[in-house]
Amino acid sequence: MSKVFKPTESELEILSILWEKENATVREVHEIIHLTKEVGYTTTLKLMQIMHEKGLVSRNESAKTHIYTPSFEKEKAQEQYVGKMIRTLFSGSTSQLVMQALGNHKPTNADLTEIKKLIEQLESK
Amino acid sequence: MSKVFKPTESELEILSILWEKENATVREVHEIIHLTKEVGYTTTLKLMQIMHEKGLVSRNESAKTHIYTPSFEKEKAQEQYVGKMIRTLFSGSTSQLVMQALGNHKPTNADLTEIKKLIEQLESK
DNA sequence: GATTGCTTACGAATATAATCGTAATAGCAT
DNA sequence: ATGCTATTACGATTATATTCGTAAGCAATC
Repeated sequence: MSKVFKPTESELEILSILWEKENATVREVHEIIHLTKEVGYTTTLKLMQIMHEKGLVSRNESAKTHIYTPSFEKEKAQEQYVGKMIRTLFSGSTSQLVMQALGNHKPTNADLTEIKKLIEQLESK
Repeated sequence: MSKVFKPTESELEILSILWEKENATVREVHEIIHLTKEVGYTTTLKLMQIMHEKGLVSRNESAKTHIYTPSFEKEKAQEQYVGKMIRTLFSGSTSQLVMQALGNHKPTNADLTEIKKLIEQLESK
């Protein structure tokens, strides 16, 4: 069975930056976080060091400035969070989650068409 | 602008029980939590007292045994969490969330039909 | 009216997360 | 080589969340 990762709030924020950029230095991550949050550089550094200890990220230490890489796929986190959400907030009903999402955050028509296509595939199974 | 509620993990667990049952005593909540978690009664009590202080729940104190009621709608929490999830884990793409949810947690065909209906309504807007 | 059992209130202890200051060091520029 | 700057390491502090023990009170039962 694959392990359950439980990043904290701040860790998830850092992970989402790393997923976006493939990998990054503390400086790069911090610069982005700092846009929206008043927080010191060493705070970000420490968090990323802890994430490294926990195995949430790996890092390349060959140069002085380390390069951090997320150690699991974004998809895995998505799956985990979506599943948990369906269970705890939607009483296990996927369709309720889907309808709430579509209702409040309408995608483009092209996206809607694609979703319909997926639904038809699912129906025919 | 309406306030952002940020229940903790444990608080969310309690809230979901309260939403399910409309309202409940500490004992009732505890009994359910205790099914899956080894935790003392006073722990649950304390959590619910704190939630009351924070305004996450209200309570009827007219009898000795208090009755707790969630002080906001489940829908509000759903909206908040879904929105946050789309932003942080799906780069703002609702359709990606929807497709991931449908892919991993297939609803019944009846539900799928209903979703299609909603999509068609959205398309025609 | 004593005893028993639930209930609340409350403080304290423990655990976890987040923040930051300081020091050591590597690498570049002079 | 010396000095400057950015980086890491690390410990300490603060904040927040979780857990539980103990005491006090109420209400039903003996």
